[in-house]
Amino acid sequence: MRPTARQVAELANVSVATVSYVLSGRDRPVAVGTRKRVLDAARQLGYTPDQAARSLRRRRTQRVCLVQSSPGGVPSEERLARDLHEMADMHGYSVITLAVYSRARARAAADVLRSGIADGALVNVAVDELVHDLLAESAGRPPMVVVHDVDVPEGCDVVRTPEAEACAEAVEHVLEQGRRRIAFMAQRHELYRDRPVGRLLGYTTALDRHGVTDRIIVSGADDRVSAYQTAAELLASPGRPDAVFAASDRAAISVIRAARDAGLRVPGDLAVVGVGNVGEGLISNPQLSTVGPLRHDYTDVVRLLFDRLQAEEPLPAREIVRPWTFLRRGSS
Amino acid sequence: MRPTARQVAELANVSVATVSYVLSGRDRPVAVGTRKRVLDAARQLGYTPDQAARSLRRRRTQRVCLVQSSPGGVPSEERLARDLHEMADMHGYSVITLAVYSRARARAAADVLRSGIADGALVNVAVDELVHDLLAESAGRPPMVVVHDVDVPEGCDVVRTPEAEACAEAVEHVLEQGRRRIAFMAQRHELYRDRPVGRLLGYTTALDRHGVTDRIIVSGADDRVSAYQTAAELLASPGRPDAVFAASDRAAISVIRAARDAGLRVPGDLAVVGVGNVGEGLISNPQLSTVGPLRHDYTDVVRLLFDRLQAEEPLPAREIVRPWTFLRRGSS
DNA sequence: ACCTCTCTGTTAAACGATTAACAGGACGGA
DNA sequence: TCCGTCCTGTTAATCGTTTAACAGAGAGGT
Repeated sequence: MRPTARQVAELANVSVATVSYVLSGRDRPVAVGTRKRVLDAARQLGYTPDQAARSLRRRRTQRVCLVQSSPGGVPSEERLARDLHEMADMHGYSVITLAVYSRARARAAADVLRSGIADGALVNVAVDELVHDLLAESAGRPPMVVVHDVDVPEGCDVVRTPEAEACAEAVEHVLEQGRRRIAFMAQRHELYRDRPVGRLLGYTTALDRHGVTDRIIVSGADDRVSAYQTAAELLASPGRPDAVFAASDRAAISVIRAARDAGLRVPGDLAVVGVGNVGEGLISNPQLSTVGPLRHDYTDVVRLLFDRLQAEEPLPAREIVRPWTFLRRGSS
Repeated sequence: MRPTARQVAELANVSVATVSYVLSGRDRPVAVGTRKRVLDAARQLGYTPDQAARSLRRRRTQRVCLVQSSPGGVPSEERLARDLHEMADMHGYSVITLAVYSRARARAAADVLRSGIADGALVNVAVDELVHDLLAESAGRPPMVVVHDVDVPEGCDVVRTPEAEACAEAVEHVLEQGRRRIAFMAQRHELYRDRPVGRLLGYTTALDRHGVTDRIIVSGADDRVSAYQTAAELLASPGRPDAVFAASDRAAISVIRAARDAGLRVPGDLAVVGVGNVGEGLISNPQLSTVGPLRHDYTDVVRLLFDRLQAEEPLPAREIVRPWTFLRRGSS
C-alpha cells in the first residue's frame, strides 16, 4: 500500500494537518524543527500526496489537456505539443493527450473534459464538425483555447490563422508565372466538406480571381508516401499539371521527388509550393517555396491557456491572430 | 458549478447511492422506472461523474501514462503513441504524456507516477540514466512496461530489442562490399555514454570483427536538417567516407540528399544505410537500405500493459523480444 | 400464520488530502 | 497582573463518489 499523510504524521509525531501544511507548499508557517521531522518522515516512507484526493479537495487537477486529431503528427503540431509540455513542466502541470479522429471520439472527449480530468484544454483540431462536437454544451468548463477558425463559447480563447489568404497569394504567384494547369493536393478532411475551407479555399479563391476554371484536386497530402504515389500518377497522366500546390510541406517534398524521378525539372517543368514552412524545406533540392506562419513557436498560444489557469477571476475572452505569409524559394 | 450526483438524486427523487448504481455501470440491479428517472435527470443537468472523486474512491484513475523522450517525435514512437491511444480509447482509458528529456525531469516524472496519476505506464525512453531514475524506488507501482534493455523491478514488464546485432549485420554487409571508410551518424544520447550502446555498439562490433580500426563517428541523426548539414560537411572533407550508417532513417535520407547534391552517386560512391524501416525509405531514390523491426505495430507491447491493468491479481513479470532485421535495398 | 427469499432502495462509512476555525503557550506592554 | 498578539499546532468538516450493510415490501412455500 502506498503511504498516506496519516502514516507520515504518526512517524513524525504530528497531525496530518501539519503534514499537509509542510508538504503542500502553502505559506502556512511551521516551526523549522517540526518541518524537518515531517520532511524526514516523508522521505523515509517515500510519501507523495495522492493526486486524486488532492484534486478532489482543491478542485484543481494540475493537469492540462491537449486535444489533437492524432497523437504525434505533423511537425507544426509537434511544436505545439512541445511548447505545451515545456510550459506545463514549468508550472508543475501534467499533460493529458486526447486523440480525436471521429465524431464519436469527439463526443467522448467532450465528456472526459466535462468530468474534470484537467483544468484546461488546448484544442488543435482542424475539422469543423469535431470542434463543434467538442465545444457543444461545454459552457466554458473547463476553459479552453481553440486553435481553429470557429465561434467559441464564453470562457474560451481562440487562435485564428488566416491560411486561406496566404495560400491564395501563393497560387496567384504561380498564376502570374503564366501557369494554368495548377493542381491542389488536399488533406483528407478538406475534401469532405460542403464548401472549400482553409488551404483549399485559398486555391479556389486564387483561381477564381484569375478566371481559371480548370481545377485539379487530388488527395494525398496527409502523409509522405501517399503524396509520392499520387504525384507520380498525376505527373504521368496526359493532362499533366505545370504546378502543384500541396497542402503540406512534407507532401510537397514528395511531389518534388516524384517529379525528379519522372525526369521533370523543378521549377522549369513543374512549380511546387507547400504549406507549413517546415525546416526540411530548406534542405530539399530545389528549396521549397511554401506558405506558412511567421512565427514557429506556440508560446503565445500556450500562454493564453496558462494565463487563464493562473487567473483568480474569470478572464475576458481573448483572440490571437497568427499571420501567415508566402515564402518564395527555389521550387517555383 | 458542475452538477453533482446529489443534485441528480434530488431531481430524480432517489438517493445518491441509486444514482451511482445506475451510472457507474456496475451490475447492481435497479428497477427500470427508477433507472429511467435517474438517466433523464442526469441528461437534463448534463451530469458527468467527477473523475477525482471517483478515482479517490475506486483507487483507479482510468488513465495510463506514456513516458517519452519528447512529445511526438520519430515515426516509430508515433506509432507506439497511436497504438496506445487506440487501445486506451477501446478500454475507456485516457492517456497522459510525460516528456522526459533530462535527469531532473526523470525524477519529477517518477514522483508524478508515484502520486497515482495513472494506473500504469508505458516507458519508451532510450537513455539508460533516465530509465534508471524513473524506475528507482518505484517498487512496481504503478505497473510499467519498459521498452528498453534494462533490468526492471518486480511488477514491471520489459520489451527488449536486439538492435545492436541487427545493426552489426548491416555494417558487415557494407564491409563485405569492400568498403572500409564507414562513418556512423549517431543520435545525441549515444555519444555521451561510457560504453557504446545500441546502434553504435552494432557499428563498433562489426568493425571489430573485421579488424577495421578506422572510426568516423559524427552526430546529427536526431533531426533531418542537422543530418543534412553534418553529411554535407562530412562528404566535402578530405578523407571522405565510402559508406554512412545513420542511426535513423530520416537522417539516412538526408545523407542521400546531401550526397546527390554533392554530385556523388549512391550507392556507387557512397553506400547509405539507415535504421527504423520507415515507409519513407521506399520513396527515396534510391530506396533506402535499413535496419528495423519485423513488425511495425506495438499492439503486443500495449497489450502487455492492459493485461496487467485488467488482471485481478498481480501478474508475473513478462518479457517480449522484438526481432530486428537488415533489409538491403538500393542505397547499399 | 410464519418463515425465507428476492428485489430494490437507503444509510452511512470510507477514500486521502486540504483548510477554516480553534486553542494553548509565550511574550510584551501597560 | 492582565490583556492582546503572535506563533505554531490540532480538530474536524469537507470535496463527490462508491459500496458494504441494512431494511422493508412482496412473493411463495409449508
